Formats: sequence, C-alpha cells, structure tokens
Amino acid sequence: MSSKSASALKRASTLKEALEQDIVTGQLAPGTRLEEMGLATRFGVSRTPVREALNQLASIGLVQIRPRRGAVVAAIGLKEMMEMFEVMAELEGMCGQLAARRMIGEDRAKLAVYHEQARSFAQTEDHNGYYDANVCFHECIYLGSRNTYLADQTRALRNRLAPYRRLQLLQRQRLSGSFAEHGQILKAICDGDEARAKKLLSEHVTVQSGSFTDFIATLPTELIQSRA
Amino acid sequence: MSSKSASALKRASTLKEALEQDIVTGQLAPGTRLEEMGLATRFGVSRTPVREALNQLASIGLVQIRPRRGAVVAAIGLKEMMEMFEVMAELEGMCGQLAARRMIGEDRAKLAVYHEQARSFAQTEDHNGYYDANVCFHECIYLGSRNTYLADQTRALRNRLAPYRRLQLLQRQRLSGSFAEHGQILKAICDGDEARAKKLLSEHVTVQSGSFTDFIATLPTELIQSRA
DNA sequence: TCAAACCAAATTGTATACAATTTTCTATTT
DNA sequence: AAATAGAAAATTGTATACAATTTGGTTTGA
Repeated sequence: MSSKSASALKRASTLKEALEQDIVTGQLAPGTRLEEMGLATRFGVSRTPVREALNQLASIGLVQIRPRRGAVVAAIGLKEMMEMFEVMAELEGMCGQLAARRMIGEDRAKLAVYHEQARSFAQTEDHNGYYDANVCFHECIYLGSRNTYLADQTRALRNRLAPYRRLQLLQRQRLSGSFAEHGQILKAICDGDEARAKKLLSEHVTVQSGSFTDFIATLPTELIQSRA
Repeated sequence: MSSKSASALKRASTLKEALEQDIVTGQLAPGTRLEEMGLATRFGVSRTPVREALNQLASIGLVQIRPRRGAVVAAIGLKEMMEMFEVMAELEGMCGQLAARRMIGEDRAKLAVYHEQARSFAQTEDHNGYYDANVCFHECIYLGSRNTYLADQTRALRNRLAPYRRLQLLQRQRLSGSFAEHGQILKAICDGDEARAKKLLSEHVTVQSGSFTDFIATLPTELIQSRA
C-alpha cells in the first residue's frame, strides 16, 4: 500500500499523492525536513517534479515552505489547530445540515450500511478498521450534501487534521462514544432534521466546544508557539 | 497599480501576486489561455518560475491546469458557483458570529469607521471606491473573528469569486442596499448579537440587496460555461 | 575556553536543454 | 470539396546546469 521505496514513479502528481499519503498517515511526522535532492533520488526523478509536488502539498497546507530555507511537513501550532477545528466543526455541520435536507433514500441506506460496518470495528476495538469506516461514514455525508465544493473543502481540511485526529482517537479510546454519536447523526439525517444533524455533527468534530475554544482563540499570537 | 507590462519581476511569488491581481480584477477574463512561454517573456523570466506561479494559482482555484494541455484562467460553472456561494454564506456568517462574540471595543470602532467611509462612496455612486471600502469592511470582520485560518479561507473564497462579484456590484441600487445591510451588520456586531450577525452576513453574501437569480441573470454567458 | 569572523559545503531558486505529447497545417484520397 | 492521414510546429513535462543564499565548521583572536 505504501510507497516508501517505490522506484518507477514517473509523474509529479503521483509523487504528490505518495507524499500526501505518507503525511496523512503519519509516516512522515510533522516537522520532518523534506529535502528536494533526497526525495528526488528516493523516487528516481529529478528535482523539478519534486518541487512541483512540494508546492502542491504546500498549497493544501500539508507542507510548509520557507523561502530559501527548504520544506518541512507542516506542524500545526496549538492556536492554529484550534482554529481549524473550529472551522471544521462548522463545515461538517453544514454538510450534515444539507445532507439531511438533500439526501435521497438510497443515500440514507448507504449511510446506514457504513454505520453498521463501523459497529463491528467498534466492538472489537479495531482502531485502524474503525478509522477507515469512520472516513466512509463522513465521506458519505459529504457527498450527501450535494455540494461538491463544500465536500472538497471539508475533505481537504479533514485530511490536513488527520495526523492529529488519529492520535486523538487512539489516545482517548473514543471508539464506542464516536459510534454512539454516529447513531444519533444517522437518525437525525434520516429524519430530515437539519438543525439537529448540523448540531450533532458540529459537536462530533469539536474537541471541546465552547469556552475553551474561545479562550485559545482570543490569546495573542505571540503567547502561543506557533510555527518556528 | 497594475503590472501589465512590468519588466523586472524577479521572484516567483511576486509573479503569482501579479497574475492573481490581474485575474481577481478581471483584467484576465475567465477562460483566457495562459501560455507559459508567453508569460515568461512578458515578465522577463524563464518558464520555471512561471510554472511555479501557475501551480500556486491552480491550488487556490484561480487557474485550471489540464495535464499536457496548458493552463487557463478558471471559469466557474453555474453549479459550482452556486455551491461556492452557499459555502461563502456559511463562512461569512461564521466570521460575523465570532466577530460579534470576540471583537473588542477598538475593533468595533474601526469597523464603524470603515462603514462611514463607505457611506460617501455609496452616496456619490462611486462603484470602484465602494468596492474597496466594502473589502475593508469585510476584512475587518474577518480579523474580528480572531480565527486566522477562518479569515484566510474566507478571504480566499472571496477572491476566487471576486471577478463575478465585481459585475454584481455594478448593478444599480446595489450600493445603497449593500450599505444599508452593512449598517445592520455593524449594529448586530456592536450589540454582540451573534445569531443576528451570522444571519445578516449570510444573507448579505447570498442575496445582497437582490435575488441570487438576478445576479446569475446578469452574468455574461461566456462566464457561466461549464468546464469542458 | 569562548566568541566572532570567514571559508566551504550544501541546498534552494532560476535558466536552459531535451523529451514527449498535443495541436495545426498540408497533402492526398475519395 | 470534404475528410482523413501524416508531418511539422508548438507547447508542456522533465532533466540538467548554473547562480545565489543559507548552513556548518574551522580558524583566529582575545
């Protein structure tokens, strides 16, 4: 599945996807230096497509490029992370609201199927399995919003937060809790209850909603070590 | 102010900003072909930084790059435009909600100042002047949200829609209507009425003193084509 | 011993050269 | 005359070469 020592990767877009995968899955930890020549030889290409891939990853936000000082896997500071979660909550909520409004029977059935698949992973405490099923469940809601742009944006932000969310899921043993929330979300969407679907999905994503987020967000930038 | 025939632009980032400006202001209409060699000679650089700039613009969404088939100024299809406005409404609303919650007195005072500046432009029907003042007003709200990431995302989407919004503002009576709405928004924010600020800003973006369908109707047909 | 300055190595940014693919024009055939 | 096939031109994607800046180490001085 991975592309650690893959050799014959010709295209720059392929290279980008390979790197993106390594970053999202955490194989390339935040802060890791990405040296152009090293990546070039490792993938068997020249620096040109490497630079292109790095630029594209930088535009997504997965890589940080400081002029004349090289590229590193983007490390998200505390303040920025809270900000991103705050936006993520709103976008996920919006997806849920629109999905509750616009999903057809077929979509709802599919969502229910994904939910059932997740159940077994939750029961067996299979974190990796649940992670994938979780992705499918949310992806289904994205598509259900019938707004491709919104789906793309939400998915991009989710991917960017993925390395940290993965930690969160492992750390907190949130599987059963997450699954229960999914059940409520599924019901709200099937009931067509827009407001409830929005609220539930918002809270589902938010780390700790309310006062703590507000507190972090109002802190001056200098007080929180962001990115070096 | 423009950089139509600028000569000594050395850096790729500068080049990107120049092109972005030309696209956002409409000097480069959607659909325009962006030939690498042409831009290179026009800006007095080689193809390498041009490609880099085009990639960056593509990542923002202002340019569309089809493999082996060149780059064009992104033309947004009708469906996608509606989707983007739907998201824009949510993001602007969120900015307003957070601004109402988190702005300090100084911020509110500044917002009021920008509003007053816009008044004169609205009265004299100075469309370009009002456009700039409008940008300042909204930018002030973005910053007032105390969420840099949200501000960046909202600003990016606004810029991407800018070529189309500019046409929208040219319509008669749009100015005074927009200004009146700004007044209500200002009051809601100063009152700390989060829900109202959110709702007003959402609607301000969506309908903006008129119906969305009116806006669509005023667009030149070339701009609405769905992408090939 | 520590610090500052300078030189060397490494790395990034840009230019040019080459390869591969697309586009366009021409010529031939029906 | 229209259409299709083929070749030439143009354009994009990649590799390499060069320039400029940063980084790291070494040396010299107090």
